[in-house]
Amino acid sequence: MRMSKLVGRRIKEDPKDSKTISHKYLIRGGYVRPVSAGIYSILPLGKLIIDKIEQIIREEMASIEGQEVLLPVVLPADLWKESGRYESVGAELLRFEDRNGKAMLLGMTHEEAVVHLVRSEVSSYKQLPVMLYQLQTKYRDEARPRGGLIRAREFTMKDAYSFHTSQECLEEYYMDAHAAYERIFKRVGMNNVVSIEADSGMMGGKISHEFMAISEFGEDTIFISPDGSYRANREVATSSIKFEKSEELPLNKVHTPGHKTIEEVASFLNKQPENTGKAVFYVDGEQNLIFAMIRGDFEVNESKLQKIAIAYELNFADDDAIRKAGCEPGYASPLNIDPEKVKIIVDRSVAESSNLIVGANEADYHYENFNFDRDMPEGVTVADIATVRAGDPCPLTGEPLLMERGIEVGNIFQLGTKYSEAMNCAYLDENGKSQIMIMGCYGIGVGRSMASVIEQSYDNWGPIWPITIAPYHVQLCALNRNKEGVAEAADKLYEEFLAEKVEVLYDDRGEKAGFTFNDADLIGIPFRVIMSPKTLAESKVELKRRGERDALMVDLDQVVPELQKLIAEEFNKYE
RNA sequence: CGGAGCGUAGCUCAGUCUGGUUUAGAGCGCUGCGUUCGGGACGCAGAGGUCGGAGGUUCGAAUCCUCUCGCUCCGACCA
Repeated sequence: MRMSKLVGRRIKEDPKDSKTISHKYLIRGGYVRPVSAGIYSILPLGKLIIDKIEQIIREEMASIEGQEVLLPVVLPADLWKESGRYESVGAELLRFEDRNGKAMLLGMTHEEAVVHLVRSEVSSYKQLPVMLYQLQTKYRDEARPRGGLIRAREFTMKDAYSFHTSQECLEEYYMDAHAAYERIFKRVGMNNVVSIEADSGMMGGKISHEFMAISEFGEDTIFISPDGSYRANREVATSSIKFEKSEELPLNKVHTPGHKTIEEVASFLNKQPENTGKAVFYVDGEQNLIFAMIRGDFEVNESKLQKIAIAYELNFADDDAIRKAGCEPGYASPLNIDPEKVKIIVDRSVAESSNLIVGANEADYHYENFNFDRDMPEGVTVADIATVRAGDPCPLTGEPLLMERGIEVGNIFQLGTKYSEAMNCAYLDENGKSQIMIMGCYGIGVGRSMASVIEQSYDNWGPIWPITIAPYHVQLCALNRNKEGVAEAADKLYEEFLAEKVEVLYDDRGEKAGFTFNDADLIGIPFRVIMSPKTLAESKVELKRRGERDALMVDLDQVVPELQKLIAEEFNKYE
């Protein structure tokens, strides 16, 4: 490709308001352009990278016997009503009507569509297991897109769905898919991706893993043990923290005028936050009040609480709702509370500690020496609803947990029969008996992966693309092309590259050296060949790697074979 | 969906508070000519704008008021 014709200009200044490295460089390098909030056009350089990522994914899906399909983007609402998700998924599902007034939607994930296909095409155990996947545009009407391609509304996703006759078969395949994912991220050039235990959210099912590209701009918080054996999303992470009981002291009501927060009460009574119990009120989707009780030095983990409370939705309760249940905001207490009116869930940090300071359910009063076993009314649930903190002991090793940020680039789920049962996706077994299929699903964000590679591979001048997904392998720069036969020699070398099928981007614009090099850095191609009157006088060219300052002088007639060798070596690093 | 900010040339922005020397500007980018030529050169000449949109106030609105649309950031949410 000749750069004089390449669409997608490089931009000298950072786009305003962009925070993440990948967002800046994807815009500045001419890879993508914003069209609307969270909606992007992919330009030629970006498309080449995307295609290469997709090709790697296709090869690895083939290695686990995936069959590529293409399901519709626009789906009838009826299909999603079958699974129940038309109602259960929120506003991020874009719903609309067609000209006949029929309810339609834009697919944000394709369990329903693939089940629709499989239930009519697959009817025998002999056809199972089977996996179908696609690379397709998804649309999610995100409340707040951010970070360029890291959270877009329209994006390309590889989504795969497997169907099995048994849980064992699913689990075995799940491990194969997990291994394929590790190969994909390695080959794509993300050098720091970890798979972690995750919450399955709206997808349903029990076991799921997220593949996290470690990055300071990641939206998720994850906890990892120092030896790497334990890795979990904050939403589900647990710790083996121990609580100590001491001799129970008598309950004592104290006057605490105006002191509502944990910090205020603790310092007023000369105690630490860990000597207090904190009450947090939530309402679920049906406006039922939930009273969560946790030790003052912990935060409630809403993902855990949501699961334990079996609530579709959780919001902080307002003061009116709290008063209606007979509680005093700021001084709420597990004592004197009616378990009939409120669902009480107590974290084990409270149940296993002694002599805590808790509210008295009366303005300006607290109790000292609350002891769960002695003082708590009947009918409460004790569970782990705490958010793990950096340094808390790992549940496996007991070592202090490390906290990292990560970008979720992939996600795999053991779905079970959630969709196949609701949508009657069945097959006949050996005995001619109808059985429900067991499903798994496996996603990768393609554009997000491209952005994540930049987050892990860049310098002050631009991205440094791994050879496996670089838009081209070689950039040929001709300096002073109007002098001493440079243009002719560079054109000739370019033709040689093309003839030898070397992927080359040819800067034939005749710009000044600085301009040329800065553009080349923003394009981030792994190898750079520089030709100028100086090098041509010796029948040589300069050969440089992106990100390195030192150049190698190579004879003009040796450039092509030398580069072919270097490119092959470079590819080997990613196998 | 809450909070904050911003919409003026392709991009980054000044001008808005205090309406009138502004005939709407600068830098970068773009076109032409010339000089330069190894890490974003320079001169000259150009093209490019309904100042996000609608309504209002006024002799006069990019500037003041009302409504509206869009974008960004923080939070909530998020397979």
